[in-house]
Formats: sequence, structure tokens, C-alpha cells
Amino acid sequence: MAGEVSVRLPDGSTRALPGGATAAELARAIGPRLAKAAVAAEVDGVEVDLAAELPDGSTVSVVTANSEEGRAVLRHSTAHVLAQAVLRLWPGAHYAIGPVIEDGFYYDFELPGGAHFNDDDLARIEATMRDIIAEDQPFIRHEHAIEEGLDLFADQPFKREIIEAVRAGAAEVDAAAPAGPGAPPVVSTYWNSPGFTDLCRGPHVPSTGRLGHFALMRVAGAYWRGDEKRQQLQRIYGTAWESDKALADHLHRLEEAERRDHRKLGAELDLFSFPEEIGSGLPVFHPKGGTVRRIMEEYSRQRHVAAGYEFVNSPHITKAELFETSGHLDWFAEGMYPPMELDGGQQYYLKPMNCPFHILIYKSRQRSYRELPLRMFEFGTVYRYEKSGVVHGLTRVRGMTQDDAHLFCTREQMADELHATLTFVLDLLGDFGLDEFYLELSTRPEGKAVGSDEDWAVATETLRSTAARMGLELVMDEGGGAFYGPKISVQVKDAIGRTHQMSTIQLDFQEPQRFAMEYVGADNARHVPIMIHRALFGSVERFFAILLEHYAGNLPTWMSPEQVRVLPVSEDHQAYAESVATLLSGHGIRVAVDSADDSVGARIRRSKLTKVPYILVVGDDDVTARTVGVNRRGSNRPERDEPLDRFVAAVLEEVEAHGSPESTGPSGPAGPPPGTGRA
RNA sequence: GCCGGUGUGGCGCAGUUGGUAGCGCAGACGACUUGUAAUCGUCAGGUCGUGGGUUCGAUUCCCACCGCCGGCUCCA
Repeated sequence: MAGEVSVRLPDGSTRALPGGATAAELARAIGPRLAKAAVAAEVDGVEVDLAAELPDGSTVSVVTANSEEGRAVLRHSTAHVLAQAVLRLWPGAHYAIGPVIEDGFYYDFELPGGAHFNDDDLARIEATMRDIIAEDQPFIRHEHAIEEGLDLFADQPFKREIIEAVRAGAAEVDAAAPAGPGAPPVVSTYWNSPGFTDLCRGPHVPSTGRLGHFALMRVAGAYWRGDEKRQQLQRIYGTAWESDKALADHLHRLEEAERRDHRKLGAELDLFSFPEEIGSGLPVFHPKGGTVRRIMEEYSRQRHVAAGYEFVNSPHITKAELFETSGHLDWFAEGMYPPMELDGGQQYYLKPMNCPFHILIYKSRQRSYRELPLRMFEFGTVYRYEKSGVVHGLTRVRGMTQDDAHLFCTREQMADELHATLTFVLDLLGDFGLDEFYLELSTRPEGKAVGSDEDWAVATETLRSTAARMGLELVMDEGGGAFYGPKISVQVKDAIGRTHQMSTIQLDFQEPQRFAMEYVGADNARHVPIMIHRALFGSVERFFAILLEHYAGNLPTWMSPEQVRVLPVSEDHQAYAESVATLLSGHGIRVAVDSADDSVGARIRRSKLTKVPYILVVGDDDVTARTVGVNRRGSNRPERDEPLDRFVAAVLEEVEAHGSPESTGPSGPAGPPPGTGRA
């Protein structure tokens, strides 16, 4: 082509290229390293293939494999290769969609004859994928009119459904080619080799040879379009990276997460278990886990008292009428345990929620505006019939205890009350060592909500402005609210960067009306109060699990079930060890003496495995000098000859500060962080 | 609820043409009396998740159910 084009680069410079130059040629012109790393390009904000011609005057950046965008391209292209491999191995298979997800990708299939993938198939598919990669097939883009697309995928019902959706104007993220406004809809495809073409928006790497640092992870069933009523497809999950090292690092991170798994730690540290005899999703807490729970709950109670909450209690079962009034039976009957019939036909339900009980406490007598805001708190145990496939450790259970509170206030008080609540919540989470947050605002669930549009709008706006006042990042979650009101949820980031939905604060105009709640105002008229639902831990069980994983089992000293263990070197030091323990427990420190007939080394090892914050070894020198040998958790260097009184003072200080031996400590600098220094 | 995987002493694991189970750790007991990540020995402990079926005989093959793991759907 004749002439030249000029493009602007991300650093602001411009570069002239021959007319018709592609993004790949631009990358080559800039440098061989960039050309090698390039997987796609971004032209005026739109991602395109490297083979795309660059329009004159456009702004272009080259997308490299080691960027988030680049990895997405690799993953998407690897997903195509997966589909190609499956079609090679199962002629006649139908392929549906294969999007990029966090750290990887998946692809959904329907196999001929309703066949299912099993784990052995993964290895075969992976081998075929490596063949395709070795063949270094090109990804060649084509654009088609709708009818042409339908013909092309005549025997692929899922692809046809997607194309029909594009025609109908539904934005199909994965297949619609970027078309200008008013342009007739088109779809784009990528052709790899005779026999394999996939519907796709792109961009893709230039050829399959650019891929290879991937692994297929697992198979799963998944409903077409995420709809439980539609057919279930066979999904394969995979991960792909820019290099073998990045892939290995990712697999290593998965192992790290597995190491922290609360279910594993719960068993190892003797905290809780799930006896099969009791039933799925119904945990029991052992003495050590019970101690941790008690500490969490006691601290929470103390803070709630200080923040003006009152404590209430309610029973575990109730007549059906209560949940008919609240509306829960309309929406969540499936999630409730079936009713039991008592007293000649009266139906009783196990309670799935605490709020109606608190409402009845409110209604037990007439309320004056002078009493508001009224804050009722309860560690309320609720039972929910979770579907069998969803129970998961302590995070998804069928019986749990919520740190549940309901605040009743006037409309005028609402904004301040919300703000105070949110501040309180963030402060308390911080005391448990969680201090990286963002907020999420969940709005009205369409088709599954009660109440007027106006109430919803007011409630949502009030929450939005409260969130804005906190100055934290706010993410919208459209349609994610409860049926009776919108909510703010606090999303917490843990030590390995995962986010967990933690506290929720819901604004509710509906339940007070349903229950005909009222208060007498200053005007001597009756008004309906506003209700705020909030749980801070969510459930004690789930919060326990998140903390355990956050700390990888190394709970801060104040929460550790056993804070100090004393090991006498020999029988001669038994009495001194006991006196050390007595002194410590006199200060409220949880301490045990281990004088088993094992070597000091064996007892040290055993103690270390329980993740006790401090192990004290006491021998002859210590008896004479009234000292202890301190083994701090996270360090493998013992600190000898620590004066006993100084150790006690330092531990008490650390408990008070909610510190950990890894970060603060009774003497000297901190040792290495947990998880290091041990083979 | 759906798809795939899985279930062997408290925990971690072995166990193939189907012939009634082994190891390590933990536990009990004994010896050793120990100064920083496993001292030695002895012993005990399992109706192989549960229930059916096939078979002379089932941990092993088949069916159903339960639990668990990974997803999907759901999550007041």
C-alpha cells in the first residue's frame, strides 16, 4: 500500500509506518523483544489482533504476554485450543462458550450421546492441545453477516443461539464484533485449521505456537447460560500463563491457599469437626476452637455494649405465621428446614433469621421517639437448609450463629445511624486484624423484591451517600440486595489477597410496615420506624474460618487458645515450670505445662506444630535466675535467660495490643515471618 | 438439587487376574532424665462410609444411599 501512516504510542511519541502496516509490524519496528512478547494490540482503546492494520492517527499500544490484558489473550486463545482438542477427540461435540476468568479460562461442551468428561479425559485433551500448539496453527479472523454465521455453525446449536442473540441486539460479550453505531450486526470468527473455526470477538495470539504454559485443572458441570432450568453442559477449567515460571508460581499459590484451608487447620489444631453422625454442615467446636469463639464473642459483646447496643435473646423455633408475616416463607421456603406439626396442626419452623423476633421485642410495648435509636443485639443461632452440594467447611453451613443486630430509628436518624454503624463495623474488623476493605452497594433485585420504587430509591441513595462519606472504594452490585431492602457489604482483603464478603448493613422500610411497627413521635402521632439489619462477622463460624485462613492458623496472641506452653527440661524443673504457669495464669494468660517423657526437642516440635505463640523452656539456669528460655512462634532462634517478669509484662502488652509474636514481642526484634525458616 | 471425583484404625497413606488388611504419626505401657523441630522398645486399635446384589468367597465387581472434595445453581 502506498503512503505512510502515523500512530501515537503510549509514551506520547509518534511513529511513522508504511501504509497498511500491522500492529505486529509496529512491535517489530519498536524492538525485537517487544515483537517477541507481543500477543495483541490496543488501537484507540479497542483490543485487536497483531495482524490488524493500523489506521492513520490512531493511538496504539502493544499488549504483551506478561500484562493482565496479555494473559487474558493467552487464556482466551488457549480456551480455543481446548475446544479444538475436544472436537478432535469427540467428533460431533457441541461447543458453547469459553471465556477468560480470574487466573484462567473454561470452555463448556455438550458431548455426543450425553457423554461426560472424567478426570482421565483431561490428560488426553491436554496431550491433544499440545499437539495443536506444536502444529503452530494460525488464528485467522473473519467477519460474517448474521445469516452467513448461522450457516457456518449450522450444526452447532449453542453458537447459533449466540448469533441469534447478536442479531436480536443483545450484547454478546464473547462473539459480537465491534460494529459501529447503525452498522448491520456482524459476527467474527477465528479459523485455525480446516475443521476448526470458533465464533469469537478476539483478539487472539497470531498462532497456537505462542501458547503452551497452561494446565487443565478440573471438570465440572455447568448450566447453559447459568440457568438451572436449562441443560447442564460439561465444563473444563484451565489456567494459562506467559511462562512456565508464571504457571508454576500460580500452582504454588494454590498450594499455599490449600495449606491455609480452615478445614485442614481446624482438624490439625483440634479446633472443630463435622461429625457425620450429626449431619452435613453442622459443625461442633472442640475445647480449643470453643476458646477462640469465646474470645471473639466476648470481645464483640464488650464493644457492642460500649457502642450502645442492648442484648436480647430469642428461641430457635417459631410458628409459621411469623415468617409468613415477614415474607421469608414467600421467598425462601426452600432454604428453610421443613416445618414440624405440633399442637394439632400448628406448624413450627426452625428459625432461619433473627429479625422477626427482634421486631416482636420492639412491639412488646408502645415505643416513644425518645427511645430511638434502639439497638438490639443477639448472637442468634439460625438454621438454613442449604442444598446438599453447597455446604462448605465453616463458610457455608446449615446451622450457624450470627452476630445479628437490628437498629430501629426514625427517618431523620437513619443517615447518622448508618454512618455510625459502618464506622463501628470497620473499627471492630480492624481489631481482629482485618484492615483492607472496600464497600459494595447491592441494589433492588428485579422481580424478587417488595416495597415501593420510592422507598427503594430513598434507601439506596441513603446507603450510597453513607458509603461515600466513609471515603472507601465503592463497587456497585446491581440487583444484589435482599427482597426487603438494599445493602452495603464490607468486602475484606485477606493476607493472601483474596476478598471475602464480610459485614452487611441492610436498610429496610418493608418489615416495619409488614409487622405494623410504630412509635409515638414528638408530634404525638404514630410513625413507622426504619429498620437497619446488620451482621458484622456475618456468622461467627464463617468469620472464624476467614480469620484462621488469614492468619494461616497463627492466631494473634490474644485469640490463641493456648498462649504459652512451658517445658521443664527434666523432672528437677517440674516445680519451677508449674510456678511459672501459675504466675502466668494468675495474669489471665492461657498456659499449659508439657512434662511428657519426651526429649526437649520432641516436645518443642510437637508444641510448634500446635502454633502456640510462646514455648518456654526452663532448666537449671532458669530456676536459679528466675528466667525462661523463650521460643517465639515464627522464629527458630530461642531467646535464653529472659527474666520471667519481663516476659509476663511483654505478653500482657501484646495481648492488650492484639499483637502476634511474629510482629511484636516481649524481647528483641521479631523473628522471621511465619511460614519461613522451616524445611 | 445437578456434573465430576472420592471414602481403608484419631491423622496421613499402601493394598489388582476377588481368597476376611499393612506402614508412619498420634495413643497406652515400660525404659531413658534429657537445654531447643521426632530417644528406644512393647502393646493396643479397622464389621475397609452404610445398605443391598453377584459369587463358594467382596476392601476389590454391580446398584442405591450417606459423607467429603472441585464446580454449576442458590445464598434472606
